Amino acid sequence: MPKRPVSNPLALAVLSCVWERPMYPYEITTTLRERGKQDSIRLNFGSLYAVIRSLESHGLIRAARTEREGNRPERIVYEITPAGMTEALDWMRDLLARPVKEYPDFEAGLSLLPMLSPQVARKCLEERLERLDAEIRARTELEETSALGLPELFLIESSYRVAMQTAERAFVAELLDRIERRTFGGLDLWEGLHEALAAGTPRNEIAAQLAARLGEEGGSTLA
Amino acid sequence: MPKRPVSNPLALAVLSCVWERPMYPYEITTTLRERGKQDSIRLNFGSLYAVIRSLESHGLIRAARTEREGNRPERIVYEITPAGMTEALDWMRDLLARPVKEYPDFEAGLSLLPMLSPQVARKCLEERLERLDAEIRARTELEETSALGLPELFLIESSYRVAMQTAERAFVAELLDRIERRTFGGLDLWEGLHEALAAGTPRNEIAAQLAARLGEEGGSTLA
DNA sequence: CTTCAAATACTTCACTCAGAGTATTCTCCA
DNA sequence: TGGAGAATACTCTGAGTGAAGTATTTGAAG
Repeated sequence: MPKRPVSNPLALAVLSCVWERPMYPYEITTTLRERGKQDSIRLNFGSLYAVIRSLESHGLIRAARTEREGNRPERIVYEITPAGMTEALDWMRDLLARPVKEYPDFEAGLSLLPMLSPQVARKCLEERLERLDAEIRARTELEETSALGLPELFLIESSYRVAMQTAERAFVAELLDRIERRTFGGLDLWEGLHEALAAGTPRNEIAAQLAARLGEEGGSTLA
Repeated sequence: MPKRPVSNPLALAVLSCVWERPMYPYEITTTLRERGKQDSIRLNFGSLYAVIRSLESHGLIRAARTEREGNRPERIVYEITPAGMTEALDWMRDLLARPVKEYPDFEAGLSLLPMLSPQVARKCLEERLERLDAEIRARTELEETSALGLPELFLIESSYRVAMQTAERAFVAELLDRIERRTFGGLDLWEGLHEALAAGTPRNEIAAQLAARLGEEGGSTLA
């Protein structure tokens, strides 16, 4: 996969702005913020100016003119180039058409779940459930009162976020339920592990027991 | 929120390894890979060595001893410190209990959806649907044949991934359906926009029309 | 009329990170 | 026995990234 010349999604947002009309960097920031893009695309000054430099050096945008207002720093107004338009369209198609592997924090946490005792894990998951509920509620209320009044087309990323949060909520709820009803595969082993740990059983003994219960492959799989 | 001394989740994975027993860096890599953690936690050498240096400088791990085998580079074997254990547990609780805002690529793409014409967008979303199906199918087949034979406890992060992919699939399918049946809010506007663009209507005129149809707030909201 | 916060418009810096590159040693097959 | 390739064990580099800092101007309150 031949990587993009500038890989930060913020660059695409910048391209989308200067496609509409030439803008200077700070104007791009405020435009993106007004439109709520900072909820979907990481936006901060450090990255913005780096990205603009990089876009320019790759010929995707170019300085159109400079302005000055009072004693403020000079503004450089950028415009999109034909190469920039091609790149932006191609990038958009890519983002929509190809799922890419991401690394959400929660997945990392789940993958190391055995580190925590079942009791502590349950407490944490219950807390997560509450927080997710609160977020979903806040978001849907906002959409219902429709303080924004925009057509769906301009709010679709927000619907996506809610859909994903709702799915995560369901996943966590089911997981908790399965632990409670003791139908979660490996629960005995998990509890045994932490009982041994609490009892001060030596690490290598625990690892050996675990390996035995897991079957053949030599490696201990504590976490 | 007082940030962690080392923020890369890879650091937590490293802590989980040296908690089990002292290890040297390369051994940590292979252990994590064996256990499939690289599917949930970004793992590469550049980060690994940086993270280990950082963990050491923050007193969360320390060099226990050095080894040498033949003419190979010397290995430094690291062990976890009490501070490291505290940090690891605290971090785990955090990961499980608190949802954090993430910035998936697809959300970025959706937030700039109006850039693409409805026809192109549909094509892309259809492609995504197919790819998602393929991924979900591959993953569930793998789980059914149970080539791994591990209890759920050690595969929970994979179930999570499937749950999220399935939810995304449903979202995309519904979106496509709504576009097809023309019940997607703003579809007329979206089509009109791209017809005007294709007809070569000047950018500022388009922006003005758009602003008019969107109501009061002055900013054009092309993308 | 003054002062103080907020907005404007960036710049700087220390850090992190991903990918590619390097160098040695082991293993296996012919 | 000789050479290809895999495995071992890192090092380097350049490109982000986020947080904080700088300097001016406008607006509102007192």
